[in-house]
Amino acid sequence: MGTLPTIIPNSRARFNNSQEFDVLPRVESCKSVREMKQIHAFMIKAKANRAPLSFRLLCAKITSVLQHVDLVSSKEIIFSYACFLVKLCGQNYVFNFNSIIQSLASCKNSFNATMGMYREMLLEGFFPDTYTIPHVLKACSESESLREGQQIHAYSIKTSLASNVFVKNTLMRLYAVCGIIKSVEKLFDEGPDRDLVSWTTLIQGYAKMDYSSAIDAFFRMNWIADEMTLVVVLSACSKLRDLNSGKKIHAYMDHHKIGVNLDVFLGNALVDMYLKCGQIDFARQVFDEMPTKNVVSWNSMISGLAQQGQFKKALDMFRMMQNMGLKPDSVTVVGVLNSCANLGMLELGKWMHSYINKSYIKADGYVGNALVDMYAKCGSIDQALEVFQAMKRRDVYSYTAMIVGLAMHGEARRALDIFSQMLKMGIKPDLVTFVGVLSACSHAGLVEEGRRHFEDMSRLYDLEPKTEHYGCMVDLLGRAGLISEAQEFINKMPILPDAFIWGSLLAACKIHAKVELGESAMEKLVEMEPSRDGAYILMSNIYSSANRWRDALKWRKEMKKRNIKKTPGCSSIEIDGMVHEFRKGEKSHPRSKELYKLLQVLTHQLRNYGLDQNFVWY
DNA sequence: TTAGGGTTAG
Repeated sequence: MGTLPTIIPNSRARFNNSQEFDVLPRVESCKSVREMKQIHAFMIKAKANRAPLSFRLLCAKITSVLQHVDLVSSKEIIFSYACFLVKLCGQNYVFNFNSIIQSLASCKNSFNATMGMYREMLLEGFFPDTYTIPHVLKACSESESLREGQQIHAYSIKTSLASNVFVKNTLMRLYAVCGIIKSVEKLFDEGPDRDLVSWTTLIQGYAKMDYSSAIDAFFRMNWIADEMTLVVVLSACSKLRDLNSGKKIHAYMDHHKIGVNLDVFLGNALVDMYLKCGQIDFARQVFDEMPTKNVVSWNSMISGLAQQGQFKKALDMFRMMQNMGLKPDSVTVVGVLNSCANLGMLELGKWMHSYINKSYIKADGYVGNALVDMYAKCGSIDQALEVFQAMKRRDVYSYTAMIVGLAMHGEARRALDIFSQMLKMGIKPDLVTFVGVLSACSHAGLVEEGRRHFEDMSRLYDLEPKTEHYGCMVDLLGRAGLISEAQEFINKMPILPDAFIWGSLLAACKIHAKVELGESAMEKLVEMEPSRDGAYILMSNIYSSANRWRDALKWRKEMKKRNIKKTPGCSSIEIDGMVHEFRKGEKSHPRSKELYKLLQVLTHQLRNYGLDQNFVWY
């Protein structure tokens, strides 16, 4: 038995209304059911137990203890104590039950406890009212317990409680989170007494799947929106990349004098909308105007910039966030790792990895997948495998990141091994997984295996191959020298071949010196992408390889005529946490002398291995 | 005494 807390110096002291508040902090600080009982005994003694405020606080405390107790038996004891209290405290039993049900429903993962208390209420012969039902439905929505929610819905109809606007709105919310939009619409259309919450819930329901309907509903609404409604509709605009509606809503906010300075959620939603719509400067302006920023505001900027391909800016934002002394969370980490992966910043990526370990962020889920991807893209394939293998839970994203990473590193066999592991684990591959699988087959020249996987896509996994997959197959057949088969494959494609497909065929023609077929592929490419430099160079090289110098020159001249410049070869190197980019012909880097020396050494080494001229920097 | 909100992937 531990030491009991001293509740009050003199328990014989008289307890009046003004002193009641002295008890409240003590209720808040007790840590076990024993301490709660002690306080409660004191309250009974002091005749304060009938005060609703104290009772509500006691309910909240019981709830919090319930949430933190691991042992089922202890939970049961506390639960029965809660029931006992409901009956003991005051005479307004329905109110007491409502209070404790509300407290329970407001906690996470409390569905069973909430429903248990609700059942207890019914068993005791008390009738739920328009306060009880919304609390219980809240718990149902949180745990997406549709069946139980539907039972409550049926009960509400039978008892006429369903006509109450609070009941109706929470029912709408239940169906909205369960994705049953028809029921949301039906409830919304039913009653005349819909309010702003009804509209927000309807918009929220649409925003789960049909973003345009969410935006339409917003503009149909005959109430002035508040911050919550605006957040929901702005989020729909972000997902739809609908800048036009997003701007209209921003103007609406200005018109109704709803500013981002009052609500951090609204500011974050606006920043996210502008970023998703590619309006970096507007996003930055809103962000700078926000007087209060939280970790989500910074995360929105970091991940939004990364999504727009502005990886350096994303990392600058991360540095600013650190300078402000804000603690990054798992979402920040994912945005930063994504930027590191795309910039090849292995050192910063490693630093993030050690930060994750130190800050007890779980390296599973999004974070684990981002780590695997970062290591794979930064060339540390073994580290990627290490993280992948240490992950407790792996999903389709984890496996795909690993498969694509291995395929990129030319480790086709290992990529295909991971793929079969994935299937054994019962994880269904998706379209991106197959890009990895097919490119692995292509790099390793595994024609038959590639063909089989391609067929399996639709046959076993109900996945319709996209142009990337057809491109991989053309590449696979082309590299293996099966050029006419590749051509036939293109002719039979059910979708229109794009530049990627013709480019693959052209590349195969280069390897296997097929001039005529190359010419026809080139014709298509010029039609589709007249200003892309790669095809002209490939075609010119095909002619050169066939000693047709005049034709080769013709294509070079064609490039000049069309004012197409060859994209300079680009490489980057990370020194002291900074990425330095070099383009062929560039001499003006601030640390060029120092780096030039380093690059000369690298170039020399590459030449020693007989590597391609493209690796030579100037 | 009650209902509705934002950021993350291959």
